[in-house]
Amino acid sequence: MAQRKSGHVTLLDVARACGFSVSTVSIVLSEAPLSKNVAAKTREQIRTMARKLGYHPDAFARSLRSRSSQTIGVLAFDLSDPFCIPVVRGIQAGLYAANYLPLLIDAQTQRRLFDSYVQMILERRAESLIVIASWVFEETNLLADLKKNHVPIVIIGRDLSGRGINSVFVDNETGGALAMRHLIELGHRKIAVIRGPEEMFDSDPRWAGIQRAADAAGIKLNPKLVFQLPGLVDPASGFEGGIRLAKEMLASGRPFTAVLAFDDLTALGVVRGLTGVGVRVPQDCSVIGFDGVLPAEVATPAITTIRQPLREMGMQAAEWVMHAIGKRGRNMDDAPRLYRALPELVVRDSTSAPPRRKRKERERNGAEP
Amino acid sequence: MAQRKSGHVTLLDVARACGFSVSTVSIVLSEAPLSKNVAAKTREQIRTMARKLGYHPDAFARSLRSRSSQTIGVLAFDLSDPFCIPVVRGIQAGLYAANYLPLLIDAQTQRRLFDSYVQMILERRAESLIVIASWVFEETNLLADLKKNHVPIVIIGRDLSGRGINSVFVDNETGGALAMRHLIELGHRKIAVIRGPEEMFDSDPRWAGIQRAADAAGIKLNPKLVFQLPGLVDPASGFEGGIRLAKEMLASGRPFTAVLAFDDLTALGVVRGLTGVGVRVPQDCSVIGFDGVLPAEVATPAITTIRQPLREMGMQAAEWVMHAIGKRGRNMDDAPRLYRALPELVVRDSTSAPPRRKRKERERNGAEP
DNA sequence: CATCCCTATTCAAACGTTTGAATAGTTATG
DNA sequence: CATAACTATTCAAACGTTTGAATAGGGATG
Repeated sequence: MAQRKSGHVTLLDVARACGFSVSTVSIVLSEAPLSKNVAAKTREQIRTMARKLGYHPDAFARSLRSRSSQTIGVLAFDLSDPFCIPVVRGIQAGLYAANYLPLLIDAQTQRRLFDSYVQMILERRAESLIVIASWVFEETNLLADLKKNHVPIVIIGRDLSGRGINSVFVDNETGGALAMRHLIELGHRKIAVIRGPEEMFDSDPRWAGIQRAADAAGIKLNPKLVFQLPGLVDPASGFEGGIRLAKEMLASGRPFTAVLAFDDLTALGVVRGLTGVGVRVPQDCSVIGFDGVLPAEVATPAITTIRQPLREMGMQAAEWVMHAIGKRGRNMDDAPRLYRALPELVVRDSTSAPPRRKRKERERNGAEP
Repeated sequence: MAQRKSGHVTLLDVARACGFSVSTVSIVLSEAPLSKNVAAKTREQIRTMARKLGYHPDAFARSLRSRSSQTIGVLAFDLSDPFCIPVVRGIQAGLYAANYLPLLIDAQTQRRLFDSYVQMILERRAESLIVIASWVFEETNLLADLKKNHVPIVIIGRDLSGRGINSVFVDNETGGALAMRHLIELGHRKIAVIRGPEEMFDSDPRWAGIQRAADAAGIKLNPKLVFQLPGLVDPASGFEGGIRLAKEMLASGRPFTAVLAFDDLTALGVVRGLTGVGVRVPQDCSVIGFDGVLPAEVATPAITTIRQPLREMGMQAAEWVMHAIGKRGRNMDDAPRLYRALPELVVRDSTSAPPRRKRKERERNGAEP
């Protein structure tokens, strides 16, 4: 029972303790095909001893020998974005069955960290990489090193299929249209829109969908009522932006009965901004968000939103990487796949029919600073 | 340039490509002490070739040989609890400097998963384990196997120092007292309290603090105004519970001017429940939460709360494990450490002075179903 | 009785690194 | 000129596992 140099119990320890060779012990404990040739009594003996000593196979040695790490790198650009967790859950669910473990890393919106973590993930021989990129993720050396080492990659949250990368993302255009159509169907005509920051790749298609739905209903959006979030890296900055832009809307003096916000946090900011000067949501003004994250659900009034099927997106990505690993090496260079997830309208309490017209505008102007 | 069996570039590849031995290449690339003996020209040559081929050292082989994984297991009982992220950030910050990587795992509130992930973490030879346990974490085989393999452990969110485990947790008693004192100082006397679920270890000390502060001010809490959350495992269940209990409070007919909720999500539920029947927060009734999570911050009105220094708690845990690893093996069994973090009152918009008395009660009764 | 198959177990090589010891070659010291 | 000390590089063993091939003892088949 001499204390081994490393604190860990090894095959050799178990072998010595029960008088068999390392090979036999390995065969039994890893349930290799050969283990059917091992006497039942021996098997039992070995298993018991392993349990008694607290043996756990060394994943390093095992991976080294078998050339498979059973690991998928999952690199989130910002884990504090509520967006990420359901995605991660989906990935985890997809991997668990196959006995793969996600190596989950949070880049904390820092490019420097992002790059150095990609290195680490490569060093740990992840067999594939899933990137969750709600924010910027500009061309980096990423591709080069990953391809050189034959690591398949999937990105969630952005369409990079044009650059040969498998991509999973929500259909932002449909989502934008869904939101706009909902407001129109409630009877709104004067609708303020807050577009996303320029650096965010969801912004443009979402805006396109909004315009499409407005056009289809024969409604002209007043450009003076279209605002734009600044591009800060903090995901909570949408909230601050929403507050500020709500005030700008009111100050502009142009009448509106609804606000279509870029995302849920922005919508919550708008609610705060409007409420602060006595404009009630939804009685005086409707507000709709996008994403379907927790804070929008538990606020009062609950925020009507466009929900992304985040979990499904994660599972899709997991399925792809498992598939890519399955056919190691061979024709990995076929056309990149792309999965455009369908968003869904979730009607809650922050939207309703617009107030009767004249009265509304009078109130609004009265509330102005 | 023959394609190697494993898709990865190895030291041997680099060595062959530039005509030196594996040893030399290793010495240069890992910047071993001996590398000062290697000719500058050789060094440059090797580095260039390594970069060109996209070489990354194999962490498995390296860890196997050097008996150190540079990895700390971080096992979160439920990553979707907003509680976790700042803690994880703190841990990450504490580890990054020492070049350690957290192996972050989400047990998704499932005991089965929890146990099997502990195994995985052991197999991956994490040098230490940090458990983030906002919910139950009852005695498991955990201790046994971890101790057998000499893996130091820290738990965040619960005091288990009694069982010999290093523990980091918030001072719930002080927090509860802080919340109660705030309400009392605003002038509230009739205060409803929602206690946490029995299975949650924060519940009792928080309640003790609440009572202490009430006693100190000579205020008697009406037992009929003390409620208890049921013990579901879903962290969002606090929200549903808050809604339900708010209704019960109103239905009871007993007057109250403030609600001290177990946590932020519960507080948000209470706000929803009160608002639904026309009771305004904070004009008619104040509400205070606990934790300081994002949803409480972005709701309108913003929820007054007791904030836990989550990031600091994570950093403290990281510091301890780095220290424990530093003195490997030797006297690891000294007394378990314990860090009781101090919470902080954050005054926002959901609390204010109580309404004038008689009128309030009349309104309340009028609003009753 | 030589051959073949079956069962139960072990040998030994390999995975990619690191590192103490070894090998040369060069230059300085006694 | 023998020894020492340095520089520049390589050898070879080890980390803990897996696995194809080998061993050895039977029994059945030809």
